[in-house]
Amino acid sequence: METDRKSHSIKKLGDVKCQRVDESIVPGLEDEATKVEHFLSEPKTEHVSFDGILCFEKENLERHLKMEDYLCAFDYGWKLSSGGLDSINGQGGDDLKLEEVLDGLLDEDFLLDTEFPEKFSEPDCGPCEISNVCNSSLECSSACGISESSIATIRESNSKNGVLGNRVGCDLRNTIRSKFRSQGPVTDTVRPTREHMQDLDESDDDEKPLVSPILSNQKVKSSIKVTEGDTVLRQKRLRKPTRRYIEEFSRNSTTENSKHGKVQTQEEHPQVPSESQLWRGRRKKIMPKLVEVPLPHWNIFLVSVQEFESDSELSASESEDEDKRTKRSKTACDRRKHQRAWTLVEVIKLVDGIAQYGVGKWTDIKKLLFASSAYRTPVDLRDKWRNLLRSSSAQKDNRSEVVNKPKHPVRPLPKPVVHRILELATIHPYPKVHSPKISAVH
DNA sequence: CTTAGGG
DNA sequence: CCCTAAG
Repeated sequence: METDRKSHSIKKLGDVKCQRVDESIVPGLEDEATKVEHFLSEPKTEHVSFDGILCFEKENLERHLKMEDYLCAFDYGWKLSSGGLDSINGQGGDDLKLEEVLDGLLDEDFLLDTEFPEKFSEPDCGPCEISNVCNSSLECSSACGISESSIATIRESNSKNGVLGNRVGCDLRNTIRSKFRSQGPVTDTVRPTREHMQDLDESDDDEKPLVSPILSNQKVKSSIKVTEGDTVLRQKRLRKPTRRYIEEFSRNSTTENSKHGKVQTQEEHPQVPSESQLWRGRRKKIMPKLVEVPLPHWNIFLVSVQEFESDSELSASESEDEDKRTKRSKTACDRRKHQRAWTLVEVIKLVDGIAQYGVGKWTDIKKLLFASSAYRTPVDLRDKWRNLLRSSSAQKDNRSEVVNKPKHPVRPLPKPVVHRILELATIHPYPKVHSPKISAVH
């Protein structure tokens, strides 16, 4: 009995990304949920209670790692052999989409896997398994099967294991978790039905993120079901506007009035725009789509403010459905800006871009390689590069000197990537970042 | 507006 | 990531 379920689960975990969750595997869900939870959070003592599961945990982890390893290699090799990212971007459409999805897939793996970095360099993945994993992953990638099943699993895990949920790390996890908590005990029989899936797919279409649509969907659903707790939660998640914006805003609305060095009345300022508006305003500056004419700063600002006003009108209106919808999509777009973990693919893309265009051509790289990802401003790219340099050089140091990596479970980058980074670093020295460089100033 | 640099 | 100063 028990063993049956276990083996079933084992088998399933390997295929979880490629299968639609249906009735036949529901029995295994409980175990699996535990496992997923296990992946999501770092190993904890609580898991001892599931000692039966722990037995084959390693096995699964290895498998997991193998796939990841392969995917990295695959992605990397693929890009190289396809003539760099140029071709990818040039063709747009399919390739890009595939890349995005892959990106997402990697993202998950990247995030989920927290340790065992040494696995990376081990070439222990057998070809048969590889090709299997590869094919299925890719297939289901194009069919967006990843997000579906992953989401479904995560959902389940959350409704059952909500107890574990004070682990920080991924926005997605936190939000979903909290949402589920707010929905109360196990009474909700939320199961990944077709509707959910389609819903997710839809929102996945327009902006292709793996995270935000989930969040937004959760939000919508819970706001329908729960009316009280939701508002609280949502407000909790909203980020306060920055000082600058508030200042600008008050300057605009009150016609030159205040000079608060620090405006701390933000909390009750009725007109204080939420984070979403802030971001929209920001985005306008960065990638003006509607406004092509160069505008003075304050003018741009007025635009965003106006948008905000119309938005508030909307929320004031009674058609809650539509309001929620528009709001949802917009906030979903904007919210994700806040923190988005860099995926391996993105890193590689960035490195490639730098190799092509050189360090400092951030806008070029952004336009050409990150055109599809509205987040990732040129500044972000630069920041990331800065961090990459730092981390890669640090990694190099650690490799050569101290072999004990007891404290930092930080996922090191795949070898080839680090290599390229280091190469690029020596070619185009990023000003002021390279610390390990010996000051050869005599 | 874009980059660099600091927080 | 965010913010600001400087070309």
